[in-house]
Amino acid sequence: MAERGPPNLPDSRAGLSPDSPRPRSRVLACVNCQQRKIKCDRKSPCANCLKHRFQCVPATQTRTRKRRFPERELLGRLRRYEELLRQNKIKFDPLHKDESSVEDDIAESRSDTETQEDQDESNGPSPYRHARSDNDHEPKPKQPTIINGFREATVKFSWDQMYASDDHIILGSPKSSVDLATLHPEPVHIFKLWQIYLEKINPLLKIIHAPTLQGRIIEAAGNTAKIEPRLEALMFGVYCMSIQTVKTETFQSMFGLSKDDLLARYQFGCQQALLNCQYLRSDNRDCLTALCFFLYSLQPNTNPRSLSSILGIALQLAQRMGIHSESFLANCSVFEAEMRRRLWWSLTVFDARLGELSGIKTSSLNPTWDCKIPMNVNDSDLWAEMKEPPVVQAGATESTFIVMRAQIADFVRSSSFHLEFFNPALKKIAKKLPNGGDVATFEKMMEDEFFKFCDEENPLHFMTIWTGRAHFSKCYLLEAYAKYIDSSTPPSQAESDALVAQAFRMLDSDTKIITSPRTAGFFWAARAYFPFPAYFHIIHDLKKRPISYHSNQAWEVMNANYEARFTCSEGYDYPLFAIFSNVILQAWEALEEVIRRSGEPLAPPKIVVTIKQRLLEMTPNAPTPSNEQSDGSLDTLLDQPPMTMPMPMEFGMGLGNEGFFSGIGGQSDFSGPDPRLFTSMQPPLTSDLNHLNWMSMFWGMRDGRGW
DNA sequence: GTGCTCGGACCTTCAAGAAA
DNA sequence: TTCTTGAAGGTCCGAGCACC
Repeated sequence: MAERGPPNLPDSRAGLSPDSPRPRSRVLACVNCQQRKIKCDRKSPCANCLKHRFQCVPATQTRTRKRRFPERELLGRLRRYEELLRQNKIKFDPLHKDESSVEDDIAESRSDTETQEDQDESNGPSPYRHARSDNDHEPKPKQPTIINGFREATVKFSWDQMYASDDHIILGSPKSSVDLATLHPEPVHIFKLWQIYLEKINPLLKIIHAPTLQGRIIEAAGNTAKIEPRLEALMFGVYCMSIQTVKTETFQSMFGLSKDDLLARYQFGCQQALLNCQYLRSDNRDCLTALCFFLYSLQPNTNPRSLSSILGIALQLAQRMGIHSESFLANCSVFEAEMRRRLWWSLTVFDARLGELSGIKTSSLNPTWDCKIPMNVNDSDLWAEMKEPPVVQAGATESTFIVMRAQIADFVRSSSFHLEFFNPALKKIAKKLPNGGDVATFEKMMEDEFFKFCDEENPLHFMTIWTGRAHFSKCYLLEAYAKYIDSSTPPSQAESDALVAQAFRMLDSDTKIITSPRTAGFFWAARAYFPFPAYFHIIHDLKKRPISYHSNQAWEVMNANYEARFTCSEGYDYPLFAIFSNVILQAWEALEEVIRRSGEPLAPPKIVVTIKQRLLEMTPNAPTPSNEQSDGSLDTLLDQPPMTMPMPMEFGMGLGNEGFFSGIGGQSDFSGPDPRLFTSMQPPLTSDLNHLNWMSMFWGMRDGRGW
């Protein structure tokens, strides 16, 4: 072989004097050149990709260096193999003589097996390895015995034999005529989608271990005909998730097909791959993660109630695997337990969100389980063979966002204001929160111990800080509603002002996230949280006090948020947009009425002008029930009292009952143009919380097609 | 002749242990 | 704390092959 010249690296030692500042990171050969094993000039795009008109995907250093194989693990492995030889009555010269405790050895060998298998998995399957049992990762009993293990395995095996194929009961039958390999994108697009996943999805979910999965994907991309089913399901899941984050207008040029077509193809692929790995009976984390991706990808185009039902199945699968329980997780390897915790928190937070969207009064976000909060560590601190948990970091890490999210969710699931709405009986078993679950105390703790380490210049940290603060504001509002819901004493003026300030902050935080170029990549997540509680609180306050010292600020804050959210929307759901708009217009009319009496001139704020304009544009063509019941004109629409407007059942159901905000900040002392609005919304409160249902729908309103 | 694949030599990086 | 070692990971040359 010819002598190789100096490596063509920008940070090549040859080109650096000892005093030269060390470059921050190596520029790696692009994915395409790496794969083809050819020289890459490391430009973007590189000469090879330019020449062949490939999409040049820069490689990232996400693979972490493996620890050296410690000797004790080698001995452990040897012990295991000796045990296997003994079990099979094969003569050999043992290194480990006479085992004193068979059970100890079995336990150890099981642990070693798990480690080894995890390692195998992290190394990536050579194109196709035997489909391993779905119970690979199943936590083992703490004191396993051969008999117990055998019985368990036998029973499971028997069930599997009796009911060979029943996975079609939810996702339909597998289509044997479809070759899944043909549904995969070109390798270069696989890497592009993976890159998008790493940049835009992974930081906010962290339910896969990127360094591990990257190796597996690179290997699988080379031969899509022979991908192990669970990895295949994961890969399709990654495609589905990544596609959602690409703007429709740029999609065609990037992938050559329409976004909808490609999404449908990959969702179908994911569905088929899930069927291939028997997802309903599988206890495998990859399989559950793929199902989770599949469900996330359905969210923008699926009725939340339908999605919530299917997510219920995923949660049931998760609980069967024991990923919600620390006693189960104690039997997993450190790595596996941590990945399972991340997955569980992701599922519960997703479930809670869908619950809000669909008005379901049960939530998996409750104190009945004890899964710990994910550790604040980087992915490089985790590896499959690790025996000891990593050191949890005090500062910001790659997991900052998911840890923040889990911290808040953990607080909420034990807080009385949350349980009051969802299941007051669970208050008895909720853990005691600092200072009685006071939101302000919790927020201060999070600011001191968490946010102060974040740097707003960093997109993930920016997202963490402002998502966190928006959630705190929502907690303040909920806390107040819980406090005053049965109280005959309304909140004081100061308390009312403080609540309005929280609503402002919630909208401000949301506006920051939506408009900041730093978080543009995270828009897919931000759009799922329309800050309706804030809008509704502000509007209610404006109806009561059309002219107050903060009314100008209220319109400004709403203007800014409305503009941020609706100028970047790809479409509107007409009935829900109409309802939202109507509520805004009612508040405006209240102010208009007061000003008109004083004879002063009044120019409508931009949000009002835009809404009227939009409604006018949408009404003639809108295929909604309103067209069937009215002439569809804007005047007719706006003349209708909001609660007589055609609307989905969920909206109607609480409105004839009780209004969520009744009882807060005084009674019906406002003088809006249409008293029917708030008279229908403000009957006296009772202890019946059904009125929360419709509020929970508003809670979930979001822009875009699904709100 | 051109272009592609991929084995494997060579190079860089960095964890881990030894030495100071 | 610094130095040394050596394994893991990254680069890309060039042999071998297919195709026109």
